[in-house]
Amino acid sequence: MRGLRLQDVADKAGVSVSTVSNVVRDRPHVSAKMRHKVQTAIDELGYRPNRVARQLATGRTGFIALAFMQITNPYFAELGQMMSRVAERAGYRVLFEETGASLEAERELLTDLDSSLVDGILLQPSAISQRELARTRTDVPLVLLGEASAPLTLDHVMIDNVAAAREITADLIAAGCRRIAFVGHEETALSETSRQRLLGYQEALQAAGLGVDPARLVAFDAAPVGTVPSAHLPIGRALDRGLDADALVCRDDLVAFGAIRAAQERGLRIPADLAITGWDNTWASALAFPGLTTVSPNLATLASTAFGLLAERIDGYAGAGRHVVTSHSIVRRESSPPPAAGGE
Amino acid sequence: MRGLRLQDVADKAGVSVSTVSNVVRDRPHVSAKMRHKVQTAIDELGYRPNRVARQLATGRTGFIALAFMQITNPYFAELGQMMSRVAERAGYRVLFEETGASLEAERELLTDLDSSLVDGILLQPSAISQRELARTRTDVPLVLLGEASAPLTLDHVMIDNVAAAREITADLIAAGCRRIAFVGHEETALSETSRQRLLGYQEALQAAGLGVDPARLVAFDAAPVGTVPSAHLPIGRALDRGLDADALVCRDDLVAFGAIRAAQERGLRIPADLAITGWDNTWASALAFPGLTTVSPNLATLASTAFGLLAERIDGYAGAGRHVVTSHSIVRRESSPPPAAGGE
DNA sequence: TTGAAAGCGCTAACAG
DNA sequence: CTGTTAGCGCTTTCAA
Repeated sequence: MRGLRLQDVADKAGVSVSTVSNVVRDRPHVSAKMRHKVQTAIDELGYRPNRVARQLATGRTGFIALAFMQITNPYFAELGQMMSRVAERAGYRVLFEETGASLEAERELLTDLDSSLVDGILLQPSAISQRELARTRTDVPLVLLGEASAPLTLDHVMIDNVAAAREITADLIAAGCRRIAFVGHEETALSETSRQRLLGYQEALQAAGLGVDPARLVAFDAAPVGTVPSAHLPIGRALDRGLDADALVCRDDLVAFGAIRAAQERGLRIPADLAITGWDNTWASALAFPGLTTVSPNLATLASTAFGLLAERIDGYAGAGRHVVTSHSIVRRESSPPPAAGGE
Repeated sequence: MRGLRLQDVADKAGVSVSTVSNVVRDRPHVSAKMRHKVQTAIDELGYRPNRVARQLATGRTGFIALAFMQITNPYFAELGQMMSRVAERAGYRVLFEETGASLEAERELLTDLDSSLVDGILLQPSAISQRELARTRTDVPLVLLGEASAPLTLDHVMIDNVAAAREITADLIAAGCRRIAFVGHEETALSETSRQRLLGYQEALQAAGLGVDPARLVAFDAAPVGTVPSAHLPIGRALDRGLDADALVCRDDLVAFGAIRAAQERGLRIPADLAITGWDNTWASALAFPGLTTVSPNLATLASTAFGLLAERIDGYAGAGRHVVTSHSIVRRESSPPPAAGGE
């Protein structure tokens, strides 16, 4: 089977390699007779085209890279799954690339991966600066995902984090919560993601005439990459120190799971004693008890939009960066009180 | 930057392409002087080798495929992460391939992917039969993962599912549980995985002189691929129908999470009223409340063993199939009573 | 419509 | 130790 070339098929069928090539690629201008003769030879020999040789000849690999912090975060697993499906329909394969949120890994990705290995890159940056991104060689098409601020020159797809944070916080207020804390933003280096979500949280409080109490901001640094997340420990400590809150707006679902655990360990009823919300709507938020109220990005739209932009770049589009905001919704489950519940 | 060839570097440095090639690949027998001259040219030009051309010339891609049901299952995400790290150290990249547990996808993988795209395949089969696997063309090196029975001709890495199931069940018995149910095996088509875990469960019960009551087997079909798992619904129904059990040995962690939710919805205390165990020890089992007692495969060993076997095959080993059993342990958390607890 | 031949960029014999 | 050259298997003009 190995080493079966276009030439072998051509010999067997008594035609030229280019005719066989045309048949293999299903191109027009091949007579039905030829096509049949060649197809027979292909079938009998069990010929399969060598993708690498084709890649070298065409200059395209049919691969795109999808780079993010880590695959064990269910949000990225779901994003990756969705992206693979979208890409597959267009004949692309997706290569997952973990950066571990490290600056070097993100840099390396942009320089090292260009080497004709992929036709384009989808990157959800977490460490690299906007300036460095802007300066990056435009060698290989690049589309950015997520809320990190992106240079105007690059394509970028995100959801409106500020609005979503505002909405989910407003929901809690409408349900009667008055002492709402924000949980899970970074302690040492605030990420752009956390910044935007904090902003929306603050806006919602102010719009309701509620003060923003710094004592209700529970920051901590996430567990090291590859480690089991353990958000329940710092949250537990905050509760033990007497955090004065009737609701927790968590930075993401993983933090929210930790919050649920910390609350339950302390015998707090959710949402009666403490409402909890998350962010991402991954599978686990439906399976948690109580079910987690959370921000749900429209992953299908996000993935197809991002892939679409990248495909256009690959096909030669060279215009200015396009910044697209895709939709989200709030999924209400049992971890937050129903809006109809009224005041305290 | 694009279209910068070995020849360009050679011209600039005033040497031949093969010398440049030798420098790029860091091969011996190049004088320090030459090396320096060439390296300077490489740096000034910003040359990067074209991986695809190298692939065509060497016949190796540096890719291996890792194929499994679905990436959103945290076990596979963690396995994939671990495998990527192991492979990276050996200079390989891992291509994730979702089969969705479909027979066609697994077949396609073995025929379609061989086309010089990857140097080898790691497959955790779920639908394809042992006979079909045995008959598969040995075109591209293949190593099987998981407990599906594998043909003797192929390499295979797994943990001892029967023993692990026996151990975790015996643990529950030692802690005083007497009415232990098994939860989450398939209703319509029992998988080999479930079969082995059921077997170990049964053996432990019999070894303790406890009868095996068919009424304590709670089977149901998993949610369709890509859907939110909802094991809590069928488990809830079983509880409502009066399932007579003081412990649930769950097929895997996802089922266990559903069991926790179903139990908590009904006000059952875990483990006092109902002990629950899982399988996989994914990150979520530490974050659940109560923390989940679960079987923990040694993922690092599993990944490096499987990769090692595959690398040997890629490097030409052509001997008989090797079947390796890697270690596991039981991680005890709060969802099961401590062994010291004694009788009821 | 079909065929011949020149690359795609790199590696690896072999010669010098 | 360095250079020359013939592939790797496919695509793609360009002639026929």
